[in-house]
Amino acid sequence: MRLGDGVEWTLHCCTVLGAMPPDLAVPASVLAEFHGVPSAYLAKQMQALSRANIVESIPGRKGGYKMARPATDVTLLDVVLALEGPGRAFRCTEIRQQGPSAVSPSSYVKPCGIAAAMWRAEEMYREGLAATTIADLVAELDVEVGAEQTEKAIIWLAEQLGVAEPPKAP
Amino acid sequence: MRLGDGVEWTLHCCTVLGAMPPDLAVPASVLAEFHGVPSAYLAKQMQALSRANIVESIPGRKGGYKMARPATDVTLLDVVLALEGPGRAFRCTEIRQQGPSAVSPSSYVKPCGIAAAMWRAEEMYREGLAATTIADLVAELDVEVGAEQTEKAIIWLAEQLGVAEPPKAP
DNA sequence: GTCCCTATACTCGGATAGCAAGTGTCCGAGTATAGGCGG
DNA sequence: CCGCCTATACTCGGACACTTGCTATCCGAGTATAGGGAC
Repeated sequence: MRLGDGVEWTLHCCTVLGAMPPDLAVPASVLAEFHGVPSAYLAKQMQALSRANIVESIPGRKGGYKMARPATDVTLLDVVLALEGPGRAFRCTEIRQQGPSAVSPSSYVKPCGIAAAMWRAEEMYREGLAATTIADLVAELDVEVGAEQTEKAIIWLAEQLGVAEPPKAP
Repeated sequence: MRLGDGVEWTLHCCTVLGAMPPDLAVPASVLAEFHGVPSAYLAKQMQALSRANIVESIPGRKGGYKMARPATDVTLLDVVLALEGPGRAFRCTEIRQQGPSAVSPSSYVKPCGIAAAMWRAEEMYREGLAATTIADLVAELDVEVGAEQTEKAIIWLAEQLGVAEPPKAP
């Protein structure tokens, strides 16, 4: 059981986008260099978020990615489902219906208790993911890193985007 | 994010072992044929459970696997951790410390908020898994399948093990 | 000076190789049993 | 008849190929911009 690296990358990217002005698009290449990750692969992950209507892609010059919805309306669950797919981690193949001691399929009217218990726990996991939004991550970002880091990041991003004014109000 | 098939298989096997008399060992080959899964691969999964002290392996003739602890003391979490490893699904690679805008590592005293949120949800998942024991699955097994299925399974298993008396009291 | 047109440069998007982990299988080491032999 | 010994057959355990899905990368389609030219 392992989540792909793209989940971590895109969550950091969404945090950056959530801290930006809503109308400013950031190219995937800038996001990749900002986090020190491969540019081409991050682009592929951002496409998945674009398909899920989490971020919006702006083509052409001065284009890039920006949040498609307010950061308060995007949860961690949305991002994870967009990248890992809607399928559940535990898949019931109904092996109780196989083997020599199986009876007619009509006898298995109740769902498999093992699958039910596994899916119940998985639902708790999803509720836990849905409890945190991108906006929460942005708010926490101010306290977890010092002002030095924040200012340095803002300056670097503004420089890359060719924007004179700092994108985030202090 | 996907759990291996071995999780489903071994949980069904543990349910069978939990319904058996505590001193009767069932070979992996019988468990495999009972569930209609590859014998050699199931044996590999059972080895992991043996290493985790969930089941006990009895070598030699008339040997096999039996529960190493009471079924009430084995949770779904124990089985999942034994097979998937103790590592967490989300791995924080601290990419916030990479890239051009990074500052000295000593500035990152607080843990990454993204990783904290992900691990919080994962902890809820583990609590959900720990809430169900093998004994619960055995108890639920009586109601979810009819008496026909249960009796047929008992007869088949007794036949395979060479035991005259039905292993489970009605 | 203003408007329009064209060429440009930059963006995303999907199609394409490489690799690691999970999947599936095999054969060897070890042991409790069953039968035979001796007392 | 009872106890001991040996050969056996069966078990688990770890080492060896194969396949699927994730990782990483590239090039092509599309568009807003910027500059130049005409009016």
